[in-house]
Amino acid sequence: MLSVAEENYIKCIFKKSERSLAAVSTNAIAEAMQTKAASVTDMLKRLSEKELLHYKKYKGVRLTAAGNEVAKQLVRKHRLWEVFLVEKLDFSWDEVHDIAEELEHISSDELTEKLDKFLGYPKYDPHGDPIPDQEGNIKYRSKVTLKELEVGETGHVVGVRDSSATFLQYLDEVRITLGSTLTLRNRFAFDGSVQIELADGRALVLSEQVAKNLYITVNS
Amino acid sequence: MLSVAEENYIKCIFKKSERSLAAVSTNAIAEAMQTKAASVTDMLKRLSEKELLHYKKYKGVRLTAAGNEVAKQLVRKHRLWEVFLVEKLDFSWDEVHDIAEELEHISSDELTEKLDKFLGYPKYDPHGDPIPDQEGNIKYRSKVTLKELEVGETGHVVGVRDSSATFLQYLDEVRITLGSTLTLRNRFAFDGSVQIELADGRALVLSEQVAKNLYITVNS
DNA sequence: TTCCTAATTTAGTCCCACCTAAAAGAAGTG
DNA sequence: CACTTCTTTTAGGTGGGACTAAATTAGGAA
Ligand SMILES: [Mn+2]
Ligand SMILES: [Mn+2]
Ligand SMILES: [Mn+2]
Ligand SMILES: [Mn+2]
Repeated sequence: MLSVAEENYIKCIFKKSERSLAAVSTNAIAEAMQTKAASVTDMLKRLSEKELLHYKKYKGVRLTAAGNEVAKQLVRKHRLWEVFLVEKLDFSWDEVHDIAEELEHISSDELTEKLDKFLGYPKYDPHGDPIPDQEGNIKYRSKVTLKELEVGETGHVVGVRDSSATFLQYLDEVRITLGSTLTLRNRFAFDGSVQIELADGRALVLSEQVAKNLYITVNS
Repeated sequence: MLSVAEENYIKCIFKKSERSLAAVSTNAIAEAMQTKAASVTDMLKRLSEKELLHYKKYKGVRLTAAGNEVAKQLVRKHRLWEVFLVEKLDFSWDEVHDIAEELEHISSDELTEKLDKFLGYPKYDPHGDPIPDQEGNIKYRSKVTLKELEVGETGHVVGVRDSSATFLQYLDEVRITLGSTLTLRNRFAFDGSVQIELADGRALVLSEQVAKNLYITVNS
């Protein structure tokens, strides 16, 4: 039985090392967890004691297979609850993260599976992130940020890199949603902003900041 | 912001003093919380410090208005989640208590209200207990235990006094559910057991133990 | 009223999860 | 190599929430 704090650390480390295979530094964890490096060292020792991660002083950490398993189940629960909140309870996509941050710690496995069934086995959460299956398998989609697109290429929005409420509310405002189809029309060297055209014909200029945080799958 | 432990104590004290107006003793709390009296004393001092209850050494405790408010919101959340688990996720009524015991601590008020709406504003939980409304009002139903019924009287099942899994599973087994209509046909002095007749004509003998734990509203 | 017993509180520890301050290692620079 | 700077760990401390053992009090029985 892990505490909420232990689970949050595990998930945080998982996110930092997902798709990178490098060890995660103490400072990186401290920053992400909004705590101090000394507290992180403390926790790393405890989690290492429980064989959830490999820890060698000054060398950063990586999760063990067991730690990875724990992390993926947490991500699964987090994303399933987000789907529930948006699809069933009518929350908007910028309101669900903090609530799911609590709900992901409810321990019943049976609950997770029944929730998954109730939701119709969704593959992606409201932010376009893939939901791990019961065994922890995650289907990553190939995607690039809008910033990396070539002028003239067309693709559709499949996710956001930053899911802060302010960014999501901005997207609502300019009516860009998951699934929106867009074509990159122009890139401005001056400030890195880009001009896009949406399927409904609207032309928009988006800042570099926005372009870096929108994930696109190029239509093939 | 209250901790999960603090919330559980508050709810426990509420349940002990609901409908009795007497102060609750340290030992009674210790027994219900499965902990030691010394730990209870500790917690009572903290909760008293937070003005959630009135505490005088050796005199037992009673909740303040604020404490009562907290308790009723917890009961509201607990029972709403139980309805969700049974109605939407297809859990049976004997499986939901422990899960709701965790879910009741999710803090978002907006979540509670949206859940209530999603469920269609239910009045009772799967065990027949009333769900407090948003303001904390609880509609108690007049009810007696089956043991208190007079021979010849007819009523219907509106709740259970004991909602342990074993009792609920027993009721499933003999096909008695909330809403079942029954008539008391006989009472046996030997062991206090009772004979009832159900609406479908079935005659059953129930032990005194069972009769004491079934709540009935007499048909008027 | 005095005694006895059960209930309750106090005292002293423990572990968890955080903190600050200080020490120590890593890694690059002249 | 010696220095500097940044990162990380260690040391020491706090509060929450539990425990056991010992002291105290309330309240009923004699
Ligand atoms: Mn969390
Ligand atoms: Mn998400
Ligand atoms: Mn609880
Ligand atoms: Mn219930």
